[in-house]
Amino acid sequence: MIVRTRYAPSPTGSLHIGNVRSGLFAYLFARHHGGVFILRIDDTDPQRSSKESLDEILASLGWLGIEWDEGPPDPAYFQSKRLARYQDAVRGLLSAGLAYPCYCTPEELEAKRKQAEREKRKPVYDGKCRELPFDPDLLLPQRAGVRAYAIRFRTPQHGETVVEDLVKGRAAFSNSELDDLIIFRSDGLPTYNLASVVDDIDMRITHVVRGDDHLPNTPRQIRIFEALGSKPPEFAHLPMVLGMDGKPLSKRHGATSVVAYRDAGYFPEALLNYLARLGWSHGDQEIFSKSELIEKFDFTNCGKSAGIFNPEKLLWLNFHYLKERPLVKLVDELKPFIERRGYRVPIDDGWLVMMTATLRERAKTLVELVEFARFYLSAEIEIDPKAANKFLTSQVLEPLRALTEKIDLSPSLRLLDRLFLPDQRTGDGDPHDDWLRAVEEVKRLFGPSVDEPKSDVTIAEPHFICEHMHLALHGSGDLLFTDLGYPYPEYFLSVLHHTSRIVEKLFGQVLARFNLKLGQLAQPVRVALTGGTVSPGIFEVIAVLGRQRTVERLRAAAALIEAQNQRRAE
RNA sequence: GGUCCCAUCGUCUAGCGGUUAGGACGCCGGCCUCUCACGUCGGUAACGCGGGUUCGAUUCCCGCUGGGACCA
Repeated sequence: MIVRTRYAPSPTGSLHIGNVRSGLFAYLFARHHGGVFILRIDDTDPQRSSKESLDEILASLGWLGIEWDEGPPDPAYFQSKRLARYQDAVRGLLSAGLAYPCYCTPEELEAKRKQAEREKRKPVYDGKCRELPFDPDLLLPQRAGVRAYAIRFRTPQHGETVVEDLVKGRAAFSNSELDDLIIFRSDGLPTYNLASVVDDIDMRITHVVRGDDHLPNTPRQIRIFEALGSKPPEFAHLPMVLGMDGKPLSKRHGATSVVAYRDAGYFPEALLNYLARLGWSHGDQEIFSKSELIEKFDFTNCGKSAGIFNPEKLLWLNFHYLKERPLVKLVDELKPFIERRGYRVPIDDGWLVMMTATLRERAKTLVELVEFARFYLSAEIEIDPKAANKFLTSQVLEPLRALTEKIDLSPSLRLLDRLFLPDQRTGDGDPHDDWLRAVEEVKRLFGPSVDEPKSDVTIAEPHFICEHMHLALHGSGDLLFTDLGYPYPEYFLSVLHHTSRIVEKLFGQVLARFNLKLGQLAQPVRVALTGGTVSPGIFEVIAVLGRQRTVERLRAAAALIEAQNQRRAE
């Protein structure tokens, strides 16, 4: 027997994460068994269903990678398109005497229920219309108001109905507790219980996987399955997902929709992993790829109790996937977020790779990453006055100037500006001359060992940067991207690493001359370049920022200090 | 109110009669260090209560309590 599961969301709002988890589990179970996963749109309520909502559901599932084998856009998987089928089923039940019309008005039923409550009786349907004779060929209600009756299902009055649930185990319901539920409403629409069962039969669903809020309906549905001459499927009722306050997840809990997490810069892998681990486990393992989930998923390892959605842990998982992500892929995914934040996306992907490399262990989401990147991405920076006050002092003015000179005159940094920041004004002259001078500089800074490049170059060798510069220069951008086989993030990481080392040497010279410790210069430089006291390593920041902007910002900081001095002098 | 479901650190969970009750997130502290992070090492913290069953219960059974769902 081929496993067939379904997920049947209503297009009446955003697809939220508690809801989609049921879909995920149904999907995983089907895939695990090499079965078929069906998406069905439960849009019986035309008032509340919307196209936007449907689109969002499809987009959410697509983003998460929960692909369906049968479902939209095929109209056969929209309940609103299946009304005739539900009517047939009801007619069949009527003529078999398994259902009957009920003429009680909602007001009447409401009154009875209230009275029952007052008298401390069970507020179940009293079966008033149950034994009324009726014409089995009577017309079904067509639309509101025309026919003032509904159709009820005749539930057996004795015995018990047992649900053997794959997650919850055995639950027995005595039939006397199950009243005759309405399967077709007076407005001409089937109720959930009827439509769902008819669909499950037609779609040959073998395993009904859904939230445990449906468990109390299950015995009645089993009866409907039987009445329609069908063997009930297996059931797996999953516990609910609750918000941090222990209440069922709702809009009140802030971001709950799948798209909200997408837009907040989360990865689908993280959300999928998190959702799977909420209510299911595989020993002590926390990290699961989708294929691993498919391989390992089963209902016996599902918990029975409701789970509280923990945003912190999701964030941690997202961070995990952020760290693991191939840099080139990460950069591609980052671009829309850069744009949305209002920055121009830099031309050079290599530069973006370097930038991202310095930031990615400091951000937990793509949105956060872009937030941290603002001093790289915007032309102007805002200097935090408190930081300036503490670190941009007159004592550092001279060292700052010395460093500015060194950086400004560094041929290596000049060359790198030309290579990676083509949209900046990066000086005139023959690039080849720049390269020759850069090689000279690297030799000077790192010693003669650079004269002996080995054939099996490791990226840790200082002279490697010379080779890369050489390659980059002679082949222009094209050579790098084709000959080295772009994407080639290792190349850019190597450039970043070696440029940082050059900057470190320049720093070292200034520190020695002024007899300073690194921290005494690093913090002021950090404030000058980033506007604050928190950033990636200062050498890396300079390497990524490039010579031009570094020098500009250092000079601006020096000017700021001078202005302060002047004010003090007056 | 009736019926049904559920119950291990704050949270997600492992456990399936005998464990110093394990892991993960978070939190706290040490190390690393140019800041912040990353990393790393260590720490804090749980079997809801009461009866049984058993030589022995977190584990099995029954109550209670407390959550939740459905019924309108």
